[in-house]
Amino acid sequence: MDEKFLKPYNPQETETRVYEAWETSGYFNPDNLPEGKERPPFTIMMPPPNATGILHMGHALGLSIQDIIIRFERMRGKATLWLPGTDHAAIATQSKVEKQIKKEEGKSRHDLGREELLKRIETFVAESRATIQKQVRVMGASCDWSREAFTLDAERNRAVNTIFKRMYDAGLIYRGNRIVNWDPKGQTTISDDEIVYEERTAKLYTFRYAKDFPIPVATTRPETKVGDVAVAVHPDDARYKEFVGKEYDAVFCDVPIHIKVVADKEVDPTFGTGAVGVTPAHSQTDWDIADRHALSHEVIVINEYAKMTASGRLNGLKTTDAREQVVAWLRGEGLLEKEEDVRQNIATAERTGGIIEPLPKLQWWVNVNKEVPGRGKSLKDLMLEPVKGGKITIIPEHFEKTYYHWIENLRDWCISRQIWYGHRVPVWYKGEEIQVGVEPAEAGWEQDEDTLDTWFSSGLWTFSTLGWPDDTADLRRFHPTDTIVPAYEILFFWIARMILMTEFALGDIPFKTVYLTGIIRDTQGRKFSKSLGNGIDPIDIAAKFGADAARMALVVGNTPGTDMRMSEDKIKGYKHFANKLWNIARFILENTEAGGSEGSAIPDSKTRPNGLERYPELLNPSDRTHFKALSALTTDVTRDIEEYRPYLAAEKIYHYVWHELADKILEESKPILNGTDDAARASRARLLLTLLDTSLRLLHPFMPFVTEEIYQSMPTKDSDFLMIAHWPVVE
RNA sequence: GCGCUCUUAGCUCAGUUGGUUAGAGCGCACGCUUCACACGCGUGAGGUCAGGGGUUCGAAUCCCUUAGAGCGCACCA
Repeated sequence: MDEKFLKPYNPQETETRVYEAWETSGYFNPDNLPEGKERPPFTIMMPPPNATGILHMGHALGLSIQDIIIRFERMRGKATLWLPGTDHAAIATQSKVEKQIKKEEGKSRHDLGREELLKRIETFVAESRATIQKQVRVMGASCDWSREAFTLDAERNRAVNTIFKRMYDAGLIYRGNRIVNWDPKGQTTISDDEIVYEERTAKLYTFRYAKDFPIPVATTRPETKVGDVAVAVHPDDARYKEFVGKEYDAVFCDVPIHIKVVADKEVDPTFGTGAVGVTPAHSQTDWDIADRHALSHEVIVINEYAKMTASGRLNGLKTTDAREQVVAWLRGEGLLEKEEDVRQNIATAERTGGIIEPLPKLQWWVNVNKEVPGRGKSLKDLMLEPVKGGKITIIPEHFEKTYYHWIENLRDWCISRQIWYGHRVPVWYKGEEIQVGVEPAEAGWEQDEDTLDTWFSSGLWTFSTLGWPDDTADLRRFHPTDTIVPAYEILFFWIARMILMTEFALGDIPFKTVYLTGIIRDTQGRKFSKSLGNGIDPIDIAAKFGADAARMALVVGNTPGTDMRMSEDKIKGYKHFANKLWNIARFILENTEAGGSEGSAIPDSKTRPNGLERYPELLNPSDRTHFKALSALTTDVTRDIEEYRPYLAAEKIYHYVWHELADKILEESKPILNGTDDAARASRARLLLTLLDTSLRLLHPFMPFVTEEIYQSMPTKDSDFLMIAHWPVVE
């Protein structure tokens, strides 16, 4: 027996060494797997973590699930490709670096200029990516580093430009002046999905524009009223019917305004006074009302810095200060009729926390309702169909309903951003002329200043990573991919966009199965976050307990789509399990050594997994019962992994190894192995070796390090690594 | 407003298509330095499966309902 078994299991020392050996072997790359039988492809694209910092336990969970599936399929003889990468996370990354620079040097992005800022960001991203790559390795992820990708590298840029041009040519991308979600803090537009609503108490003011104005209006944003062009009431509202169609002039807080009364069915007659002051330039719904009644969109009173541009006393004030001014003015004029508290959802930017200011802007959009040429359907339909038709399965199933619900409410997607870090919009202008291209235009043309929403590029992830738009061997072999494992939080951001992009680019699905993980929370049920300081670095956990233990703690009992609280105690429990397995191996190896009292147990092909099935005479009847029991477990575990229940599979093997193999079988083996019945001893020795060998194989996807380390000392070893050893045969 | 989820042992959670005395980890109590392992072994306490109603030979599991918690989307004048 190897002397290493004389000491307790040491995950720190073992894990680094074993990972290096795996990586050196080249087996993470499907092209290097041993030849022999034909290997069907099996592909998972790693959700690229944001290159903004370090991985947290949520990432560790995703990596564990993916690695379990990949290792399982690799052992089953598939050509497994697990392609790793990182996401440039445009807004998140730029705002983080900007913040750093502001803090350390007191400079803004405009002080640095576009080129210098990008240089700084790239340096930061390079470091961040290196950290992430290290963390992914620490977790034991058996991904193919030779194919690693970045959402903002040259190959991905070509894919982005290509699809942009194709969508533009297909009339699905257009430039339009519409209300956008403007983030004054980040100085950029964001999409509807990047908004987070925060509930707050706000004041609802009821007032009149002027003494002789017939209709009182209620608003939470009095400062925008200098931009009003109309008052909208419900068509059936008897109170205001007589005023519909009439027009009034007033001077509101120094600003001359012209108000027309219109009837619109979107107005809720029961809210406030039942009359809405219409501010087309600063509210999406008002913009729509203005559209329906041919009202002007032109009156803009707030700028990109959330400051007032209206003339008079409000000019140059922040919107919040202007609000006070207007209220004071209303009071002074005796126009304020009522003030009350209301609960209100404030739109804030997910990344910067800035309060969204709706503004009209010229932006690039993806039209989700227009028919896609040659498909006879809109992008919306194309996103819906594969899920409804069962070509794509979402796990857990109930998220399919959430997905449908989201798509039904989907509006055009604003894809341009006024930040510098990202894929630059591949459009060039010369005067009135416009040119959309994959390659830069000739001299004399000016490229669009804006960049693209980060999800526009990550939407291409499953095929841009395989060489698209070229017709590569990888693309033909590995696409569509098999499974994707994101957190449920990015179902819309990412999963939906990948389906959209892949349907458009390839007329195909990006993946067959979506396994949504839940969120890992701290012991108090809070999300991990930097501001709370409750983050756990998977590297620290691995150093303390071993990555195997962390993986088990994350996986056991963790059902898809469900949040889970994580404590160090739980991880500690599985560190003990790794040591238990280690000691089981020591016992079995000690007692079955060649040349020992039961030399006839020297392993040959017959004792390898399931070999005993074909040679029943090598086991006595009672040992055969134990053998059969493990076969049943093999069947169970195999089905559980196949059907995406790793949380059950892990628990079953755990239970078997500790409470069946160790507690019962090893205990009852002691008198047999020390006894005088040679035949019984030989039979039991063969049994124990086989049970251990099979247990290691079943457990390997979950706890790859300790199982590999033991396997290297197993007399039943039949390949250079357990990683590529064959999965126990299911009868 | 539309939609989804959760409520099971002190804590965190499983329970796969309804089927024998409802499970795990941690924690707890008592006893063990037993020749694989104290990162351990043995024994044990602890649950009217949120409440009510129904379907069924049989329900933690399916249906209805009440209460509490959470989430998504929309609205938010």
